[in-house]
This record gives sequence, structure tokens and C-alpha cells, in this order.
Amino acid sequence: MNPTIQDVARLANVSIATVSRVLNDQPGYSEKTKQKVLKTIEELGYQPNAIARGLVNRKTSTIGVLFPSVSGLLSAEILHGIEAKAHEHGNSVIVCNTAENREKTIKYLQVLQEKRVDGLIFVSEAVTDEYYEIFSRMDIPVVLVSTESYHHPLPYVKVDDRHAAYAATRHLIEEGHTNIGMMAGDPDDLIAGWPRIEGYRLAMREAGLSLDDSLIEPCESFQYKDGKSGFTSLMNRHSELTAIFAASDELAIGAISAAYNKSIHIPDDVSIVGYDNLLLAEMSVPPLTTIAQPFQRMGSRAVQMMVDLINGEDAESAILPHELVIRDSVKRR
Amino acid sequence: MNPTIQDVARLANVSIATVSRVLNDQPGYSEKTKQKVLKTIEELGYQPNAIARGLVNRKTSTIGVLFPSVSGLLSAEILHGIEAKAHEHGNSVIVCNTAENREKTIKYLQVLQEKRVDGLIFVSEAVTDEYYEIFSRMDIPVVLVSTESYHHPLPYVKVDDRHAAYAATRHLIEEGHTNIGMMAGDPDDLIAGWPRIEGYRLAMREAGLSLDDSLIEPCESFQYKDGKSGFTSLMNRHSELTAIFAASDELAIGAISAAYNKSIHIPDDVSIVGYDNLLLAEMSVPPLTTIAQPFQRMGSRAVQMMVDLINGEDAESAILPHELVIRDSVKRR
DNA sequence: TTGTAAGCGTTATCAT
DNA sequence: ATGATAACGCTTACAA
Repeated sequence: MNPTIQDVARLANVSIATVSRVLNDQPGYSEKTKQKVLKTIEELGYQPNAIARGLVNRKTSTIGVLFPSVSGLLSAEILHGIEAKAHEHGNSVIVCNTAENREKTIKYLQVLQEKRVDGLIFVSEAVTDEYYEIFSRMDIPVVLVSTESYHHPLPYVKVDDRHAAYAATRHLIEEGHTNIGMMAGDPDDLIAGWPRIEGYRLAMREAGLSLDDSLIEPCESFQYKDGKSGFTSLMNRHSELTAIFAASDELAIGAISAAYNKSIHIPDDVSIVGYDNLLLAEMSVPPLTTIAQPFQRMGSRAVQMMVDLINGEDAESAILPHELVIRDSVKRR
Repeated sequence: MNPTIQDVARLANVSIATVSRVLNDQPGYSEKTKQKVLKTIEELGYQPNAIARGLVNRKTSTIGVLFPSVSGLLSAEILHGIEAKAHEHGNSVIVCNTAENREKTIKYLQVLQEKRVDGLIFVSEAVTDEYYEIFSRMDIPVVLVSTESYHHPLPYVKVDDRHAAYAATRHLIEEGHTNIGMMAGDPDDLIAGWPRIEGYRLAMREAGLSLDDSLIEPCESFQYKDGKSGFTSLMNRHSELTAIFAASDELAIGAISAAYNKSIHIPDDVSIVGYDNLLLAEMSVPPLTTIAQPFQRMGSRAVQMMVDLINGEDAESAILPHELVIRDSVKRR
């Protein structure tokens, strides 16, 4: 059995109130008793029971994090940032993998509420009205990461997708390309899909290049396999392309892989710039030029906002800076 | 404020004991009162307070998981398996990233003990005497994943590294290779380093091939960057090599990348087989032939053991089957 | 079938 | 400077 505050009090010949005081260093005891208490705490190896504390303080010092996928490379990096910052602030993190599934998500939210987490971080997923309803009833702070909600006033931290996509396309243009296609996500995805397409279009228009819709390959998801098929289908339609902006690193790597199979050489035949700067962007052959999202910082920033919110301060949404990371998948024309 | 069991009792005109009974469906009430209670629970949107429950039940239904790195591709997949299975059993998961750092680890263990987690899953890291000491004092079940302890009687789930490495090397031999090198981890790492080297040696000896130690490149870690440098150094020493067994996929991908830079063609000039079967093994160019570790299953299996242990049953360590996944990085000679 | 009351291990408000 | 003691929201004997 774990020793309790009672045990400490008894052994130190003081009341539990006194022990509690030195534990939370509040005023109200002599230096002598403090030492006495500290010593017996040490002797007993006493560890305060956070559950009991949570019950009276109405504060668990743990936050719930909901991801669409835990094994996704992207989630893993965000989680890393969240976990580190959270522990820095004395908070623990409970992870929940929603698999983008409504029932699962609702179930998890229920569990998290029962566990009385102090806040929620919601990652890379759209906030439905139903979710928002639940958030409201839970009455705890919610911070969005890598997503935002137009319908609901939830603070978020993300990059400016439109701007970042513009920068990616712009880089291709500056390297002398004029036949530039795009492998995009779902155009109906207002968070990660549409803005990147818009960014691409903006750069193309500005440079006086073609805005033909068929230059844009809408992929089912941002995953590798869609990159493979998307590249093939896009190149079949537009064999004149010398460059492609892929809306995710996985799509880009998929494209590289498909290109390899068709003996299309990257970057000599076609240049590619990705989006995300996952760990694997660096490991790709050739190493991938890409737009870096500062995932870890996004995670830790979200936690910082969370902590502020929990402390009753208010937090402003944050647009974090993206960055063009130049490697070897783009060749000057 | 969240409604409490008191509120429900009051509104339903019963005692809190009765509410508690229907909540935990224990016997002792009429169907009529049950309905009445259920209805007011519904009306109030009452959710039991898991913290209060935890206090009296001495059970939090949450387990702590310690990883050396959260963003590592490998950890992410194991975590995925853990998370899914844990929630299946009504348990939550608190993630802790030790960064292989002693102080951090100890700090986390303390936090987890204060939070009174029901058990600990310890992933991919060596159990020091100090850690074991703490485990013992915590007096909760501990399960090891992808590691084991020779000094301490802790149940584990992993693959048979020696056997798996043998299978990898054997595959190369069967494909007609005779000049086979290895990119290994730290030979002093008794868990993941040494056994894979032994597996390689076993296959080489059995086939009557050279056991020259210089055929083995000891890498600092299992990471990508070490793969790059390791490949170069190994090939400088043994340019006659036609095949390499890399003790991790990251090492293998690093090797492929280094090879590309030196215009050594994979698999035409040298064949490579990896180890792990991470998501990126499939995305590699060329796709990587590798030994698959069933990471998700390892995670869920560990949780299953954990649950058994918590229920007072005992659990046996498990060696899960590895599998050779043939892709395109090996060429027949 | 139902209710009362004693914990669970803390914190915090009173007294002293 | 210290100590009783009442919460916190629940479970579980023990009574009725």
C-alpha cells in the first residue's frame, strides 16, 4: 500500500493539515516542523495521491488529445511537441485515436469528460456541429491544431496553408518552370484541401501561367498510395509538365515512386516540391524540397495556449510560420 | 458544473446508493426505479466522475506508457496498437517520452505513480536496476515491449531478433549472394544490437561464408544518418559486397540514399534487406525488402497482458512472429 | 427493494 | 503555528 498523508502526519506527530501545508508550501508552520515532516515524507517514500487531489481541486492536470491517426507521421510529430510542453507544465497527456470516426470520437469525448481532463486538444480534423456541442457541454478549454473552424469560435494553431502553398509554387516558378501541375487533397476540404489549391492558383495567376483545372489532380487523401496513382493520372493528362507541387510529403513521395517505375527521373525530368517536411522528406531519394510545417512547435504552442486558457487568461489563435526547405527534388530550368 | 450522483438521486427521489447500483448494474432495485433513474440521468446529462470513482476503487483505468521517442516511426506504430486495445478495454493511455534520459524517466515514473496508473508499459528501452527498483516500489504490473530484461523478471512482448536477423540474412543467401555485409546497431546493446548480429553470423556460418568481423559495420544508432555514413564506410572497406543486411529500416534507407549519391544502384549493384517494416519501407525507392515486426500487434498484445495482470491473472511473455516482406531491394544473383 | 453512513486521500476553513 | 473537520463524488457494507 502507498502511504497516505495520514501516515506521514502520524509518524511526524503533526496533523494532516500541517503536512498538507508543507506539501503545498503554504504558510503556517515552523521551520522545525517543516524539516520533521519532510524527513518522514522521505522515510516513508510518500507520494501524494493525485486522484484525491483532483477530487478536491477539481483539476486533474491532464489534457486529452484527439488525433485522426496516431501512427500517421504527422500526428507523431505534433504529439511529440504536445507531450513535451505538457509535462513541462506538469500536465499529463491522454491520447485518443479517433480514426476520423464519429462514434469513436464521441465515445472518447465521453471518457475524457468522465476522467475530468482539464482541456482538449483537437488535431487535424474538422470540428462538426455535434463535436462543438459536446465541447460546449464539457465546459473546458479546447484548442485546435492544424485545423480551424469557421463556424465555431475555437482558438487554433496552424500555418497559413494558402500562403505556404503559394510559396511552394512560387519556388517552382522562380526556378524557371512554367508547366506546373498540382497534386491536391480534396477540394471540398476547406481546411487542408482548398487553401493549398488557392495558394497554387494565386502563384500561377500572378506569373501569368495556365490556370487550367486539369492541371490539378484531386487526390482522395494525402496519403502515399494516392500520390502514386495521382502522379500517373496527372502525367497521362499533361505529359508536358516539368514540375509538380504536391500538397503533402506523402503525396510527393508517392509521386517520386511512381515516377521511378515509369523511368521518369526526379528532378531531371520533373521537379517536385512537397508539403509538411516530415522526417521522411529528408530520407527520400532524392531528398525532398518541401514546405516545412513546424509540427513540434505547433504542438507546444497549443499546450501553451491550453495552459493559459486553464488559468483563466485568454489565448489568441496563432498562425505559425512555414518555411521552404530546399533539398534536391527541384531542378532549375 | 457537472451534475453529481447527488443531483440524480434528488431528482429521481431515490438515494445515491440506488443510483450507484443502477450505474454499476448491481442487483437491488425494481425495474421501475431503474427506469426512473435512467431517465433522470439522461435528462441531466449526468456523467459519473471517474476521479471520485478512482479514489474509492483504487483503480484509475489508465495505464502509463514510456517511450524513448514519441516521434520515432517505430514508437508511433506501437503506440497505435496500445491505444486501440487499451480503449477497447476501457483504459486510457498516458504517453511519456523519456528521450532515453534517466532524470526524465524517473520524473515520469513519479508522476505516473502520483496519478495512480494501473500499470506501466515500457517500450524499446533497457530496464536499469534503478528503474526496476522504482517499478517494484510502485507495485503495479509492468510489461515490456520490444525489449526484455535479463536481470529482472518482467514479462515482455517482442520478436526473436536473432531468428529474424537469421531469416533476413538467409534470404540474401538464398538469392545467391555470398558477399554479404551487415550494418548493425551497437554490439553492446544486448537487446536489439547483439542478437541481430548473432542471427546474421549464424546464417553466414551455416552457409560457409566469411565471418570476418570487418563485414559488420557497427552503427551508433539505428537512425537514418548512421545508415548513410555506415554504408559508405562499409563499402569502402569491402567494395566486393553484393548484399547488405541492415539492422533497421532507417539504416537501410540511409544506405540506399548514400548508394544513390555514389551512383551505386540498388538492387542491381548491391541488394539490401532492412528490419522493422516501417511505413516508409514501402515508400522507399526502391521499395524495401525487410523483416516485418508486428508493431501494432505487439502493442495490443502488451495491453492484453497488462489487463490480465491487473485482473490478478498472470501473463506469459510472448515472442511474436516476424515475417519476411519481399519487395524490390534484393536482386537474385 | 431501498436508505444511511463510513470511508477513499486530499485541501481548505475554521478554531485554538 | 497548529489541529479538527467539512467537503470533493463516489462505492459499499450494514440497516431497515
